[in-house]
Amino acid sequence: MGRTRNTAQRQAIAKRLEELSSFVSAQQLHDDLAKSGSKIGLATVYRTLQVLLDEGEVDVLRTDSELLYRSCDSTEHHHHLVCRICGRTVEVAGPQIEAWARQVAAEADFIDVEHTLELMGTCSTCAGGRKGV
Amino acid sequence: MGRTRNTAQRQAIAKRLEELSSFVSAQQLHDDLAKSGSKIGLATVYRTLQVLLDEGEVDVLRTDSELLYRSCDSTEHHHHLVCRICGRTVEVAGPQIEAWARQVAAEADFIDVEHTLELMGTCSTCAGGRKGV
DNA sequence: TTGGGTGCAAATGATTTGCAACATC
DNA sequence: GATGTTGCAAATCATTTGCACCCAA
Repeated sequence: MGRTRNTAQRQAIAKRLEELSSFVSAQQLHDDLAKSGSKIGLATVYRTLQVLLDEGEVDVLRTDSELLYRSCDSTEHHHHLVCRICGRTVEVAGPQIEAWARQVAAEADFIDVEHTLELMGTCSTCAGGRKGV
Repeated sequence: MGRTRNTAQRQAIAKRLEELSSFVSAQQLHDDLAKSGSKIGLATVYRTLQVLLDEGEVDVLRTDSELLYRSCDSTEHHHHLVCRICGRTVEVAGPQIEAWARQVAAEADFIDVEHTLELMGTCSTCAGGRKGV
Protein backbone atom coordinates (compact mmCIF):
# COMPACT_ATOMS: atom_id res chain seq x y z
CA MET A 1 0.00 0.00 0.00
CA GLY A 2 2.85 2.42 0.42
CA ARG A 3 4.37 4.19 3.36
CA THR A 4 5.16 7.81 4.00
CA ARG A 5 8.33 9.13 2.44
CA ASN A 6 11.10 11.05 4.10
CA THR A 7 11.15 14.21 2.02
CA ALA A 8 13.11 17.38 2.61
CA GLN A 9 9.88 19.30 3.19
CA ARG A 10 8.68 16.92 5.84
CA GLN A 11 12.00 17.09 7.64
CA ALA A 12 12.03 20.86 7.54
CA ILE A 13 8.49 21.10 8.88
CA ALA A 14 9.04 18.62 11.69
CA LYS A 15 12.33 20.26 12.62
CA ARG A 16 10.92 23.79 12.76
CA LEU A 17 7.96 22.58 14.75
CA GLU A 18 10.25 21.13 17.38
CA GLU A 19 12.32 24.29 17.54
CA LEU A 20 9.24 26.41 18.08
CA SER A 21 7.93 24.09 20.77
CA SER A 22 4.75 26.08 21.11
CA PHE A 23 1.38 25.87 19.41
CA VAL A 24 1.31 27.43 15.97
CA SER A 25 -1.16 27.43 13.11
CA ALA A 26 -0.35 25.93 9.74
CA GLN A 27 -0.24 29.43 8.32
CA GLN A 28 2.12 30.74 10.99
CA LEU A 29 4.41 27.79 10.42
CA HIS A 30 4.31 28.39 6.68
CA ASP A 31 5.16 32.08 7.10
CA ASP A 32 7.91 31.22 9.55
CA LEU A 33 9.44 28.75 7.12
CA ALA A 34 9.13 31.24 4.29
CA LYS A 35 11.09 33.82 6.28
CA SER A 36 13.90 31.30 6.52
CA GLY A 37 13.97 31.10 2.74
CA SER A 38 11.90 27.95 2.50
CA LYS A 39 9.72 27.57 -0.58
CA ILE A 40 7.45 24.94 0.90
CA GLY A 41 3.86 25.47 -0.17
CA LEU A 42 1.05 26.12 2.26
CA ALA A 43 -0.84 23.04 1.12
CA THR A 44 2.17 20.91 1.87
CA VAL A 45 2.36 22.33 5.37
CA TYR A 46 -1.29 21.44 5.91
CA ARG A 47 -0.84 17.97 4.47
CA THR A 48 2.30 17.29 6.43
CA LEU A 49 0.81 18.44 9.71
CA GLN A 50 -2.07 16.06 9.09
CA VAL A 51 0.35 13.20 8.54
CA LEU A 52 2.37 14.07 11.62
CA LEU A 53 -0.87 14.17 13.56
CA ASP A 54 -1.87 10.73 12.34
CA GLU A 55 1.54 9.44 13.36
CA GLY A 56 1.16 10.95 16.81
CA GLU A 57 4.11 13.27 16.30
CA VAL A 58 2.13 16.39 17.07
CA ASP A 59 -0.74 17.60 19.24
CA VAL A 60 -3.59 19.77 18.02
CA LEU A 61 -5.47 22.50 19.77
CA ARG A 62 -8.60 24.13 18.48
CA THR A 63 -9.02 27.88 18.85
CA ASP A 64 -12.02 29.91 17.80
CA SER A 65 -10.98 30.04 14.20
CA GLU A 66 -8.13 27.66 13.55
CA LEU A 67 -6.17 24.60 14.51
CA LEU A 68 -2.83 24.92 16.26
CA TYR A 69 -0.12 22.28 16.13
CA ARG A 70 2.77 21.55 18.43
CA SER A 71 5.44 18.90 18.40
CA CYS A 72 4.48 16.29 20.94
CA ASP A 73 6.59 15.51 23.97
CA SER A 74 4.79 12.52 25.37
CA THR A 75 2.91 10.06 23.28
CA GLU A 76 0.65 9.17 26.19
CA HIS A 77 -2.79 10.62 26.72
CA HIS A 78 -2.44 14.07 28.22
CA HIS A 79 -3.85 17.56 28.23
CA HIS A 80 -2.41 21.05 27.93
CA LEU A 81 -2.18 24.17 30.00
CA VAL A 82 -1.47 26.92 27.49
CA CYS A 83 -0.55 30.53 28.18
CA ARG A 84 -3.05 32.64 26.29
CA ILE A 85 -0.45 35.34 25.78
CA CYS A 86 2.86 33.73 24.88
CA GLY A 87 1.67 30.25 24.01
CA ARG A 88 3.97 28.53 26.50
CA THR A 89 2.59 25.09 27.06
CA VAL A 90 2.71 22.66 29.95
CA GLU A 91 1.65 19.10 29.33
CA VAL A 92 -0.40 17.73 32.17
CA ALA A 93 -1.53 14.21 32.84
CA GLY A 94 -4.91 13.88 34.49
CA PRO A 95 -5.52 10.43 35.89
CA GLN A 96 -8.24 11.87 38.09
CA ILE A 97 -9.97 13.25 35.02
CA GLU A 98 -9.91 9.90 33.28
CA ALA A 99 -11.40 8.25 36.34
CA TRP A 100 -14.05 10.93 36.65
CA ALA A 101 -14.96 10.60 32.98
CA ARG A 102 -15.36 6.84 33.32
CA GLN A 103 -17.59 7.29 36.33
CA VAL A 104 -19.78 9.90 34.68
CA ALA A 105 -20.11 7.70 31.60
CA ALA A 106 -21.13 4.71 33.68
CA GLU A 107 -23.73 6.66 35.61
CA ALA A 108 -25.29 8.05 32.43
CA ASP A 109 -25.13 4.61 30.81
CA PHE A 110 -22.93 5.72 27.91
CA ILE A 111 -20.14 3.61 26.42
CA ASP A 112 -17.02 4.35 24.41
CA VAL A 113 -16.64 7.71 26.06
CA GLU A 114 -13.83 10.00 24.96
CA HIS A 115 -13.08 13.46 26.23
CA THR A 116 -11.36 16.63 25.21
CA LEU A 117 -9.95 18.96 27.82
CA GLU A 118 -7.78 22.01 27.52
CA LEU A 119 -6.65 24.54 30.09
CA MET A 120 -5.98 28.12 29.12
CA GLY A 121 -4.39 30.67 31.41
CA THR A 122 -1.68 33.29 31.84
CA CYS A 123 1.80 32.13 32.79
CA SER A 124 3.77 33.82 35.55
CA THR A 125 6.10 35.53 33.09
CA CYS A 126 3.29 37.10 31.10
CA ALA A 127 1.34 37.94 34.23
CA GLY A 128 4.20 40.13 35.40
CA GLY A 129 3.83 40.63 39.12
CA ARG A 130 0.07 40.13 39.18
CA LYS A 131 -1.10 37.49 41.54
CA GLY A 132 -3.75 34.94 40.75
CA VAL A 133 -7.32 34.74 41.96
CA MET B 1 -26.85 51.76 23.08
CA GLY B 2 -30.16 49.95 22.53
CA ARG B 3 -31.41 46.61 23.66
CA THR B 4 -32.28 43.46 21.75
CA ARG B 5 -35.73 43.33 20.20
CA ASN B 6 -38.26 40.60 20.56
CA THR B 7 -38.86 39.72 16.94
CA ALA B 8 -40.88 36.84 15.54
CA GLN B 9 -37.70 35.28 14.12
CA ARG B 10 -35.95 35.30 17.45
CA GLN B 11 -38.92 33.71 19.14
CA ALA B 12 -39.18 31.02 16.51
CA ILE B 13 -35.50 30.19 16.72
CA ALA B 14 -35.42 30.05 20.52
CA LYS B 15 -38.61 27.99 20.59
CA ARG B 16 -37.43 25.43 18.06
CA LEU B 17 -34.09 25.16 19.82
CA GLU B 18 -35.82 24.26 23.05
CA GLU B 19 -38.03 21.71 21.35
CA LEU B 20 -35.04 20.02 19.78
CA SER B 21 -33.16 19.94 23.08
CA SER B 22 -30.10 18.48 21.43
CA PHE B 23 -27.05 20.04 19.81
CA VAL B 24 -27.66 21.26 16.28
CA SER B 25 -25.71 23.37 13.86
CA ALA B 26 -26.97 26.71 12.61
CA GLN B 27 -27.54 25.12 9.23
CA GLN B 28 -29.50 22.18 10.62
CA LEU B 29 -31.66 24.56 12.60
CA HIS B 30 -32.21 26.66 9.52
CA ASP B 31 -33.22 23.63 7.45
CA ASP B 32 -35.46 22.41 10.22
CA LEU B 33 -37.22 25.75 10.43
CA ALA B 34 -37.55 25.88 6.66
CA LYS B 35 -39.30 22.51 6.64
CA SER B 36 -41.86 23.98 9.00
CA GLY B 37 -42.55 26.68 6.47
CA SER B 38 -40.35 29.29 8.09
CA LYS B 39 -38.70 31.81 5.79
CA ILE B 40 -36.06 32.88 8.26
CA GLY B 41 -32.74 33.48 6.55
CA LEU B 42 -29.61 31.56 7.39
CA ALA B 43 -27.74 34.70 8.35
CA THR B 44 -30.46 35.53 10.83
CA VAL B 45 -30.14 32.11 12.40
CA TYR B 46 -26.41 32.63 12.80
CA ARG B 47 -26.87 36.12 14.21
CA THR B 48 -29.60 35.07 16.59
CA LEU B 49 -27.64 32.10 17.90
CA GLN B 50 -24.78 34.44 18.61
CA VAL B 51 -27.07 36.73 20.56
CA LEU B 52 -28.59 33.86 22.51
CA LEU B 53 -25.09 32.70 23.28
CA ASP B 54 -24.10 36.10 24.61
CA GLU B 55 -27.19 36.11 26.77
CA GLY B 56 -26.34 32.68 28.14
CA GLU B 57 -29.47 31.14 26.67
CA VAL B 58 -27.58 28.47 24.77
CA ASP B 59 -24.47 26.32 25.02
CA VAL B 60 -22.01 25.76 22.20
CA LEU B 61 -20.05 22.73 21.26
CA ARG B 62 -17.28 22.64 18.70
CA THR B 63 -17.05 19.69 16.34
CA ASP B 64 -14.41 19.13 13.71
CA SER B 65 -16.03 21.43 11.24
CA GLU B 66 -18.79 23.39 12.87
CA LEU B 67 -20.36 24.84 15.97
CA LEU B 68 -23.37 23.18 17.54
CA TYR B 69 -25.89 25.00 19.70
CA ARG B 70 -28.32 23.76 22.30
CA SER B 71 -30.79 25.52 24.54
CA CYS B 72 -29.25 25.72 27.97
CA ASP B 73 -30.77 24.04 30.99
CA SER B 74 -28.61 25.33 33.77
CA THR B 75 -26.90 28.67 33.67
CA GLU B 76 -24.15 27.42 35.99
CA HIS B 77 -20.78 26.21 34.84
CA HIS B 78 -21.12 22.68 33.54
CA HIS B 79 -19.97 20.25 30.89
CA HIS B 80 -21.67 17.88 28.47
CA LEU B 81 -21.77 14.21 27.75
CA VAL B 82 -23.05 13.96 24.20
CA CYS B 83 -24.11 10.86 22.29
CA ARG B 84 -22.09 10.85 19.10
CA ILE B 85 -24.92 9.13 17.28
CA CYS B 86 -28.22 10.68 18.32
CA GLY B 87 -26.94 13.83 19.98
CA ARG B 88 -28.69 13.13 23.28
CA THR B 89 -27.01 15.29 25.86
CA VAL B 90 -26.49 15.00 29.58
CA GLU B 91 -25.30 18.04 31.47
CA VAL B 92 -22.73 17.17 34.08
CA ALA B 93 -21.27 19.29 36.82
CA GLY B 94 -17.66 18.56 37.65
CA PRO B 95 -16.61 20.09 40.94
CA GLN B 96 -13.67 17.70 41.01
CA ILE B 97 -12.56 18.98 37.65
CA GLU B 98 -12.66 22.57 38.79
CA ALA B 99 -10.60 21.69 41.83
CA TRP B 100 -8.12 19.75 39.74
CA ALA B 101 -7.79 22.63 37.29
CA ARG B 102 -7.07 25.08 40.08
CA GLN B 103 -4.42 22.80 41.50
CA VAL B 104 -2.72 22.25 38.16
CA ALA B 105 -2.74 25.98 37.51
CA ALA B 106 -1.20 26.72 40.88
CA GLU B 107 1.55 24.16 40.42
CA ALA B 108 2.47 25.50 37.00
CA ASP B 109 2.29 29.06 38.30
CA PHE B 110 -0.43 30.16 35.89
CA ILE B 111 -3.28 32.52 36.79
CA ASP B 112 -6.72 33.20 35.37
CA VAL B 113 -7.06 29.62 34.21
CA GLU B 114 -10.16 28.59 32.30
CA HIS B 115 -10.92 25.20 30.87
CA THR B 116 -13.00 23.52 28.22
CA LEU B 117 -14.12 19.95 28.65
CA GLU B 118 -16.51 17.85 26.63
CA LEU B 119 -17.37 14.18 26.83
CA MET B 120 -18.44 12.27 23.76
CA GLY B 121 -19.80 8.74 23.82
CA THR B 122 -22.56 6.42 22.72
CA CYS B 123 -25.76 6.33 24.75
CA SER B 124 -27.36 3.07 25.79
CA THR B 125 -30.18 3.41 23.27
CA CYS B 126 -27.83 3.88 20.33
CA ALA B 127 -25.46 1.22 21.59
CA GLY B 128 -28.22 -1.36 21.30
CA GLY B 129 -27.26 -4.31 23.46
CA ARG B 130 -23.52 -3.71 23.23
CA LYS B 131 -21.80 -3.41 26.51
CA GLY B 132 -19.19 -0.84 27.34
CA VAL B 133 -15.46 -1.21 27.85
C1' DT C 1 9.99 2.14 -12.48
C1' DT C 2 6.28 3.64 -9.41
C1' DG C 3 3.41 5.40 -6.41
C1' DG C 4 3.71 8.90 -2.75
C1' DG C 5 4.78 14.10 -2.58
C1' DT C 6 4.65 18.77 -3.91
C1' DG C 7 3.21 23.35 -5.71
C1' DC C 8 -0.24 26.06 -7.44
C1' DA C 9 -4.56 27.47 -8.20
C1' DA C 10 -9.26 26.57 -7.84
C1' DA C 11 -12.80 24.67 -4.89
C1' DT C 12 -15.07 24.03 -0.26
C1' DG C 13 -17.83 25.08 3.42
C1' DA C 14 -18.97 27.26 7.62
C1' DT C 15 -19.56 31.73 9.17
C1' DT C 16 -19.61 36.87 8.50
C1' DT C 17 -20.82 41.18 6.61
C1' DG C 18 -22.53 45.22 3.52
C1' DC C 19 -26.62 47.24 2.45
C1' DA C 20 -31.37 48.47 1.58
C1' DA C 21 -35.86 47.33 3.11
C1' DC C 22 -38.34 46.46 7.60
C1' DA C 23 -40.39 46.26 12.06
C1' DT C 24 -40.20 47.12 17.04
C1' DC C 25 -40.20 50.18 20.83
C1' DG D 1 -39.20 58.25 13.94
C1' DA D 2 -34.99 56.16 15.49
C1' DT D 3 -32.58 52.17 15.62
C1' DG D 4 -32.10 47.28 16.14
C1' DT D 5 -33.31 43.47 12.51
C1' DT D 6 -33.71 40.83 8.50
C1' DG D 7 -32.68 38.81 3.82
C1' DC D 8 -29.89 38.23 0.28
C1' DA D 9 -25.85 38.08 -1.92
C1' DA D 10 -21.17 38.84 -1.80
C1' DA D 11 -17.12 38.44 0.96
C1' DT D 12 -14.04 35.95 4.38
C1' DC D 13 -10.91 32.59 5.70
C1' DA D 14 -9.01 28.39 7.18
C1' DT D 15 -8.54 24.23 5.07
C1' DT D 16 -9.00 20.86 1.15
C1' DT D 17 -8.48 19.12 -3.37
C1' DG D 18 -7.53 18.40 -8.57
C1' DC D 19 -3.84 17.88 -11.41
C1' DA D 20 0.51 17.72 -13.72
C1' DC D 21 5.13 17.35 -12.55
C1' DC D 22 8.79 15.62 -9.32
C1' DC D 23 11.51 12.42 -6.55
C1' DA D 24 12.49 8.91 -2.89
C1' DA D 25 12.76 4.00 -2.51
